[in-house]
Amino acid sequence: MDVFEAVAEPNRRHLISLLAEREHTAGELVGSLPTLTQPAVSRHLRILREVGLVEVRPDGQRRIYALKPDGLQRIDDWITPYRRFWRHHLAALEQHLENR
Amino acid sequence: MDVFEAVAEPNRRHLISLLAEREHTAGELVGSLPTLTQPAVSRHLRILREVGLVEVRPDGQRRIYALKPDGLQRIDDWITPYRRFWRHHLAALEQHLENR
DNA sequence: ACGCCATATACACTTGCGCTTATATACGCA
DNA sequence: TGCGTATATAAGCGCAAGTGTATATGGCGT
Repeated sequence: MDVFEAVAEPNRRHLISLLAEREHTAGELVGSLPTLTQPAVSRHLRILREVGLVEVRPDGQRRIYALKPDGLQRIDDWITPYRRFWRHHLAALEQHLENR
Repeated sequence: MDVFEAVAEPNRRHLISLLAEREHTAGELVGSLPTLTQPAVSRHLRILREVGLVEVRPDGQRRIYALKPDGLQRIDDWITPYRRFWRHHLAALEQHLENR
């Protein structure tokens, strides 16, 4: 599984958004996804770790998860060359906002 | 299928990169993916069209495919808030843009 | 109209994902 | 040492993705 497939899953994107605010224990993340069971969340966290989107640090019997920049940057590097396709569109929008 | 899943497939990313250079007919794209059959490529193009990454224009018996900005921009919009994790100077820029 | 070319769809098959239930591992505390 | 808590792994299942073969659709030229 690569970083693109990892990010394609909505629950994993939710986990990423939570970890972007601050670190969380696995249990907190399980509580934040009430539709999923604990093993399901644990598996998602495993995948996020394997693709380098997340890192784990043990804290007693808990595991603290934190976002890692590297993985998301790989997606950003991929999308960067295509950014020119809507840059001019955005420029036009800003122009419009400034003129009104 | 949403735009994230669409982009998660390597062959579809390849198609996107080809269409970023210029428009292509379906046949040209089939020729650019020698490991896949014509129906397989046709199906990938269908998916890219359904998620708004690509648009089709008929030209006689051929179909000309072109990249559409909207879909990729949605991915870019999603990744933007996380960009501060690896480029702190960009966070300052975003702050500046928000405040003006 | 007929055959040819370009492209799309139907169908069947395999494979891997995401899920749940059940179980294992491991730490903390009395 | 024994128990409860926190987290991970195992096993099994349903389902959808991706693919190939076969076929349909539809424009083009003669």
